[in-house]
Amino acid sequence: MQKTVQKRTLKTRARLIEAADDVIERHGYQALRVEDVVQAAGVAKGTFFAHFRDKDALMEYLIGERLVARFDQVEQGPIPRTAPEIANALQPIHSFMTSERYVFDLIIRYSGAAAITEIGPIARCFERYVRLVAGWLETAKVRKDISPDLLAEGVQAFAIQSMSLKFCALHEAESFSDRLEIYLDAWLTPAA
Amino acid sequence: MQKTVQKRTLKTRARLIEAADDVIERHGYQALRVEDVVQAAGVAKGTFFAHFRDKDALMEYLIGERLVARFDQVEQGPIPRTAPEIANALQPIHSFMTSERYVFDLIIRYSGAAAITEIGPIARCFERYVRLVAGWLETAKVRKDISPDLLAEGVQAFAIQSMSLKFCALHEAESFSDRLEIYLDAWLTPAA
DNA sequence: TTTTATTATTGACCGCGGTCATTTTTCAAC
DNA sequence: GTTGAAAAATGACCGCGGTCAATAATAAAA
Repeated sequence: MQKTVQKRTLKTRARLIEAADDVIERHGYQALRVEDVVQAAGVAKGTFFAHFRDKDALMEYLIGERLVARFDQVEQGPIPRTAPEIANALQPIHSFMTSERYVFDLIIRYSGAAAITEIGPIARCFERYVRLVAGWLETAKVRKDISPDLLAEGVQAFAIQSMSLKFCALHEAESFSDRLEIYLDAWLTPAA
Repeated sequence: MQKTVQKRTLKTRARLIEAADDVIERHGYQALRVEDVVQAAGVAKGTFFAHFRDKDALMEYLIGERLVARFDQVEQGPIPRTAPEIANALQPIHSFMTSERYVFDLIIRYSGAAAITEIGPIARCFERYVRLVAGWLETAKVRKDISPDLLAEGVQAFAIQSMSLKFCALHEAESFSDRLEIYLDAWLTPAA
């Protein structure tokens, strides 16, 4: 029943993550290959999979880590009170999410927790997104006929829509932030 | 410059598609392996890739085909006039999109046209979605302060959000259609 | 019918993610 | 120290998507 973790385990894991970070910094997430990571870390391939279920699990960890950092950053900032301010306040988060097509796809894929059993860091960030925005909306100058939670879920839906369109071959006319602002304005402060 | 297409080309392509359909019917999209398809079609592996850029291209074709059929079906029906009616009218489309996690992921991934150069059937369906809904909204009992096009884009955003949540480990309480109805009501007929 | 250029097919081969029986290392008990 | 059992690391191996130089089939020209 007991499962003592040896000291070298943490060291190996740290080396794998460091190696992966290095590869990504130089070539981006898309280009990461497990074989490169294990070679850079100086371990065998099998070792990698003793530490991460699969390649995606490593990616979820790495991307989740940076995503959390962006949330921390956004939570430090002032509380926005209008639709444009909200769009602007969320910008660091959206900017990272759309920094690479691969990143966006993975985030979307993991946004709803891959498996019932375990909820990963990315899915947790999506919960945090709604909580964060709902908190803002309680005191913001927005419609009050529906709950802040529902409003916040809508903000998330529009943000994802805007981000999707950013990678779209069609619809390249408007910029991402312009589009999001239009959506949020219509959603948060309807005129009729 | 001319590029005459031989007769057997069409035959081979048809055999590949038939074989793929067969595999999918028995085991679902997720389980499709190119090796199985070529074996069932009685051709070499290389032949497959002379007909489809990659596995995803076949999937996009097959899924796009069925998606188009659902759109045709929905366009035959009566024109909905309220938020719940709109949610209900779109149900055949949403139902297919969420029939399998693999299908949903692929549709989302191809919704924004994979490459600038070619816009595939799935991306075209997303355009059609907006056109279809915008057409309905022109005569529907909904807010008139923003354009039907913008409203329709919002409907799409909320539909995707609802579908995502369907595959989500968290948020399993509400059903897909209940959630979509709540969103659309708040989006299309705001009270304040 | 033979020739010839073009188009389609083939299958050995590669890359890379992932597995697992085997070996090596760790660390506590003596 | 020595020993022994659990934990960690290893690397040969597999599955499957995808490539490409070589080959075969086609259809039009001679």
